[in-house]
Amino acid sequence: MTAAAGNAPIILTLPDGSSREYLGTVTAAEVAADIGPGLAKAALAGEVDGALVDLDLPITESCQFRLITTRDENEALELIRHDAAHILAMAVQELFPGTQVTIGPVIDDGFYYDFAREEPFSLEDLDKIEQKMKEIVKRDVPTRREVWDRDEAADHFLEMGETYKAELIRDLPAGEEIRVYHHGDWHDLCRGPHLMSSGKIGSAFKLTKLAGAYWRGDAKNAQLQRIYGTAWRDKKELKAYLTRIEEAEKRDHRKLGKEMDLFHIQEEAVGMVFWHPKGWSLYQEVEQYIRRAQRERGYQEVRTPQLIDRKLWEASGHWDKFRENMFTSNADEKDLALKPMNCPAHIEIFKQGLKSYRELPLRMAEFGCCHRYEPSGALHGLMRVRGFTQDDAHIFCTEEQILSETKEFVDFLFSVYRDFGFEEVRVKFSDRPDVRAGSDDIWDRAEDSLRGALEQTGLEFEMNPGEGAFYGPKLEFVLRDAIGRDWQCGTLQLDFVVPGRLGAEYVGEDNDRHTPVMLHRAIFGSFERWIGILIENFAGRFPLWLAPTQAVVTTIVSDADEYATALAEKLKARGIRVGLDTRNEKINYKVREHSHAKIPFILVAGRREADEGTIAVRRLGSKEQQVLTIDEVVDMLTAEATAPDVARQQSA
RNA sequence: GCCCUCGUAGCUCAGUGGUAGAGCGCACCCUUGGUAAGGGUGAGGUCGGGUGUUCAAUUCACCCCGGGGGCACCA
Repeated sequence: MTAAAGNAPIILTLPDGSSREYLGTVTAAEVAADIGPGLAKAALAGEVDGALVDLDLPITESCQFRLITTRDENEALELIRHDAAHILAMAVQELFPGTQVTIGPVIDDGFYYDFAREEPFSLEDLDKIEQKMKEIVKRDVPTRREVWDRDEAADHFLEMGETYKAELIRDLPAGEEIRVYHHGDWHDLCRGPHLMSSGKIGSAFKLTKLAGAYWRGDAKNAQLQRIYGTAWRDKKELKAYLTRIEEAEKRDHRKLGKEMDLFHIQEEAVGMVFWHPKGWSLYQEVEQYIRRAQRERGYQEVRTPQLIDRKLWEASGHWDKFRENMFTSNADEKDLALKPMNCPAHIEIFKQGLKSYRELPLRMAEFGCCHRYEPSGALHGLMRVRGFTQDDAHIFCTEEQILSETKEFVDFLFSVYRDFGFEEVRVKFSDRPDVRAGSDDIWDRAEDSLRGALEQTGLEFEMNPGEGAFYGPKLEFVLRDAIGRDWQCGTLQLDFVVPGRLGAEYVGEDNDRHTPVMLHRAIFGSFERWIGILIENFAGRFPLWLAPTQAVVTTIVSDADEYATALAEKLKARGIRVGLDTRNEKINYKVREHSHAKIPFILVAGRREADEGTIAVRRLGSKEQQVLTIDEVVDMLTAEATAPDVARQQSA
């Protein structure tokens, strides 16, 4: 439509299919007012062909049109948070003149704004800023939008001392309109849209944390001060959010790890885990499960050295591409490195003896203990450590076998995740990174075959550009836990580079020597991280087969001690991890204590049970008791404590 | 690694410029009690490490180590 079409009517098609006609231009606010005064008051913004617009932005062409109110959750939150970020910037500049504003986007659950200021903000400042924001909201400052000339805008912000804003303007795409939003006396460069006044965001917001953040996300740039906040449609939502955060903190694996006596980490071994008996029991259960599963799927388990000569890492390419992350040592005038990965060692095993194509695919697994020098700021409980054990394996195969091996692995991975209770899994495909080994030609082939194999599995996937390993493209498997958080665990990486660099070969059908393709793969990723995820997913209330202590037998009176001891022995003989508590304490006290310890079953013996040959069974999370005979309880516990894979085999 | 923040008993935490306190836990004694805390007594701390200021530092300042929240990193 051209500008001359001023006399042609504009037709707005509403979500219910009805339409409204206007002559000249119209604004979303006017449409709302036309429909009714209630809507005029409730409207936050308009939506024109799927894009949010200011209520007062003139609409000049026919379009699909919708009014946004607080009922439209996603859009309303987006608008409220965006405005909250602006009001935050406004408050900061009122309180701390000379502070530069940069960017302030909406994020999950809230917003942040990055500021440039010499002096750091303190937590007390955060309170002051929040108070000032409330004041600005109360003032209900009206919003005004202006479109500026690019150069004038850049000069203007530069004159104000807002060098970051000026830089942003300079870098905006040529066609982009330069918009400046005024909130009272204050103004900022912004794409919009915004609510019509500061009062519209309501009072359900809160500043949450203070952090450093690099300008444009690059550690080479200046570090800015970021203020995070959360904002919601009403107080009830805000409270629900804060409660949700508290609940997540309660299942923090570091807190539960201490409470449940599973593991600890201390100063003298930063980023490395001391597994306590209970944590190690859990670990062992997980390891034995995956060992059985791998054996079942045709993997051979191996074990390779921790400390390997620099020469091997040079040959594999790690010394060049990965040196910064490797722990090194030195002996016999040789440079040694703790292995950060197992692959070169597995290739060295592959190279022993002449291999035939008939031996492929050869699946070599190792619960390989690796060390990586992670930046101190990256460490996080079990989730990010410097010493960890992978459920690692390398599949040596031909190019033709990539497809079937990929399918087989994906099937394997999903079955394992299901056994641990994870049903929701996403797949990401990562292609060539900037720093890489191997020619573009090889990368083309590797990416094509891995993507092709993935497509054949029928799984949906998203692209993750530039995130591949230095030796090849990879698939990443991301699972969702019980409270909706995503964890990247499994991976499948295709490698056309390293086997060749280390001289791995097999004799083909044609009697020529060929370099095998290698698939690096892991399902848990690392045991440490996997167990951290399990702790948080189950909030420490593990399924019986994983629980470090599966049951405690305890007594009401000491006359039942002998009986309880005999039962505990019997359960132990059947492979149940059972505790015995004959302390001279009241039953209330013991039930409370073992419930807090998240023991799945408390088996209580009093005089009655001892006389009748029964036991009172109390399951964690239930107040009910069930009186069973000894045989019944032994059968029930052994059945429920059976690992899912073993149970499947037994019933087959 | 960078920014902010924290470090006191086994755990959770209070506190002070004059060498420290609670609850839980632990030990011992009394209590034998039927499903989420029975009572009493007692032990336990170089206040993360170092340097400085001070008559005097756990307290104030600076440095280091470690934890937490972010950023960057996650090959």
